[in-house]
Amino acid sequence: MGRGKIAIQRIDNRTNRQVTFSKRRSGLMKKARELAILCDADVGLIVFSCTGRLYEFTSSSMKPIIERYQEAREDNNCRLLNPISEAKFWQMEVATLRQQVQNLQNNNRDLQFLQSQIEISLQSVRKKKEQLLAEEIMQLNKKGIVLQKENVELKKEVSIAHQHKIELQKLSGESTSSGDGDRESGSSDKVPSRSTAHDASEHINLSLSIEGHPDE
Amino acid sequence: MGRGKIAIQRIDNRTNRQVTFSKRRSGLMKKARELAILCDADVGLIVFSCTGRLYEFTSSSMKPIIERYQEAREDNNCRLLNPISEAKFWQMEVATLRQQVQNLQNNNRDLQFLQSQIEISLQSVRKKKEQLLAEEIMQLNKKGIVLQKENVELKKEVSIAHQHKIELQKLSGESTSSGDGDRESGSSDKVPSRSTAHDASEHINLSLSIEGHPDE
DNA sequence: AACTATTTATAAAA
DNA sequence: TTTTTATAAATAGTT
Repeated sequence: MGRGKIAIQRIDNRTNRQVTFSKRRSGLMKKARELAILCDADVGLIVFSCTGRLYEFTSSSMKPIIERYQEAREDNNCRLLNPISEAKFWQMEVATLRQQVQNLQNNNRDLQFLQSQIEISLQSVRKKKEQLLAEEIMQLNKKGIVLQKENVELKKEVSIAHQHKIELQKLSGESTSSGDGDRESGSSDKVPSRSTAHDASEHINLSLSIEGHPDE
Repeated sequence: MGRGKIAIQRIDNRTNRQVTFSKRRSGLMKKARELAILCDADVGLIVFSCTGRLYEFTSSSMKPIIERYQEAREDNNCRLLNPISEAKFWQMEVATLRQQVQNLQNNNRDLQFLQSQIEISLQSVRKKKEQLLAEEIMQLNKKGIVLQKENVELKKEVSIAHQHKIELQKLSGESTSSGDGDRESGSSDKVPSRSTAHDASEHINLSLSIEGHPDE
């Protein structure tokens, strides 16, 4: 296809060869592209000129095509120990470690979240418990107050009984022994000295101090 | 070049596409070979048909061409340096990431230790608090018992006073109204019906149930 | 790089 | 499929 036919063999003339390379290279690329488009094919074309220059065409991307090629040809076995595969090895190692870092960071985050959750739930449990204890103390204080009231009533009865005795002694006109009277008054004095309303207020203060969480 | 011109776009007709693929593929291969021979170039051509079939042409051997290509294209990303220093770069990256992993693992371990420490100290604080509350309850129970004892003593005094009155009435020889006697006995019956030793034991039971941590 | 005579590739038909 | 054939496209040699 040209002014004359040429034999398919290396072109000796340097300039001529260079020109032909340029022309045929672009023609090849064009045809590669047309094949890919017309026939929905995946094409990869690599050309190194005799001077070492690289020219390439790909319908998609060269890397996947090469990988697909190697997979299809199943010759991706004995590639260890060349200079490129060493770099690849370390690259893989980096990817693995990056994943590990990611996982550990997630783990850390989860642990911290768990910790805060523990503290929150512990606080609610603690509050419930304190409430229950406060109620117990309240109950006990109430019972104390009831008992004190009873004491007060009993004291009244004692003094009423005492009064009765005096009145009866007056009515009988008889003078009773002062020793008996002293014993009675001594016993009645002893009663108010023990439990009074003061004790009840003391208990209430205690239960309040507990509600304030002085220890936590 | 043919009976008619065609637009460069995917051929819809399946058969037509297949035929064109076959023809153009062989044409492309031929031209690739001619370029390699005429111009002393190194050519690699990979073609995957849309059905997944692999066709290839190489002027020499595909593996060296691919390796030469990858070297020339700086592999995938950053090989602006020589292949040895790229390996060194990734090695450094690995060292950095290893350190990061180490740090994160330490952090994790410390966090877990801290968590257990928190739980331990919380438990001791909780025990101390429970002890204090138990003491409070004990104190309240003691006070209740003291009050009950007082009640008992007061009741005794009341009954003694009552007896005194009866004795005095006997001594005076005077017959008192039965109504008075009934009133006194009624008041003395009322006292023991309220607080007894039974209440005290109830309080002790309460404090015991708190020490058993029923809520945690 | 542009031209063009000629070869080559190939679309459509068989 | 492959072959045929009319025609489009590529390109060797020229300028």
